[in-house]
Amino acid sequence: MFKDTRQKEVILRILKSTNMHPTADWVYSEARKEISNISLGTVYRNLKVLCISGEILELDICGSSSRFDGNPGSHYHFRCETCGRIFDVDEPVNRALDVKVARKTGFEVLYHRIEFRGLCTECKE
Amino acid sequence: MFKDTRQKEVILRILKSTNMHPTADWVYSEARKEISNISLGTVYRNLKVLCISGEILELDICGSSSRFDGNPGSHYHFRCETCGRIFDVDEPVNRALDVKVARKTGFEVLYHRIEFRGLCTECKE
DNA sequence: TTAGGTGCAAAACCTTTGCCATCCC
DNA sequence: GGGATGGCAAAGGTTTTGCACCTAA
Repeated sequence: MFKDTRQKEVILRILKSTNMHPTADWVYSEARKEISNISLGTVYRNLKVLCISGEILELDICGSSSRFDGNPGSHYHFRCETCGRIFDVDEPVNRALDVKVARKTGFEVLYHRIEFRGLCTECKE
Repeated sequence: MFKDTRQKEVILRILKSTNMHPTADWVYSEARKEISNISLGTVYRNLKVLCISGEILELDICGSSSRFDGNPGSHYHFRCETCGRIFDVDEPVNRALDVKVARKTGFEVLYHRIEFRGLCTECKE
């Protein structure tokens, strides 16, 4: 169904090569270094397709714009309230919590996301 | 510093009287029932001020638009992936997690947010 | 009196979409 | 060939902002 194109390959590679959870616009400017006339619409379309196929993750971290994560495995995030950067948190995902909440609410709980907030090493000084 | 106005009072009352975590636009349409010529800009400005003063909470639940919570106390949320509704989850906030992550990362962790995802009672049938 | 708030409308921003050319299978 | 994708630009939706006029303190 989905075809492989140079644009998609470049976008995926850019995303996999960083852990900075970039915005679509940042991906766009990086991609232009390789494909000078790639369009922003194409970046958005491919980011969407890559999310659907599970190769990347769209983060539910509000702020002005969506951010994407080249690492689609389940993990938690930390956001610095001063510089706005987002870091991965190496803490095991607590699946028992989902079960507990499911029991309590009667909902079907598939997964959860955690975002820690505070100040990163650089900003807390 | 912040003044009390009828607009702000109405917006806060609307938000406190529901647990549906509405968007700015929904608050706007409710507010118009009381102040027919209130402007959307005023709603946005007051929502921001109320967040700053801690009387309400802006949720970090992406989707097309921000959502607001009249209950600013720390609590978790559940979002139904089918109908999109957001529910409060009555589960104690785990402050020990913040300490653990702080120790592991070296960051100053102030708090965290959890969003559970799945299907609500109505949608899972 | 006056800093801060309001209404209105325009602007800013991010994201999506329509159209047609192009590419992949 | 034919459906999927790309580039471009225009449209769409949400949020912010400039400005002149009010209003709470």
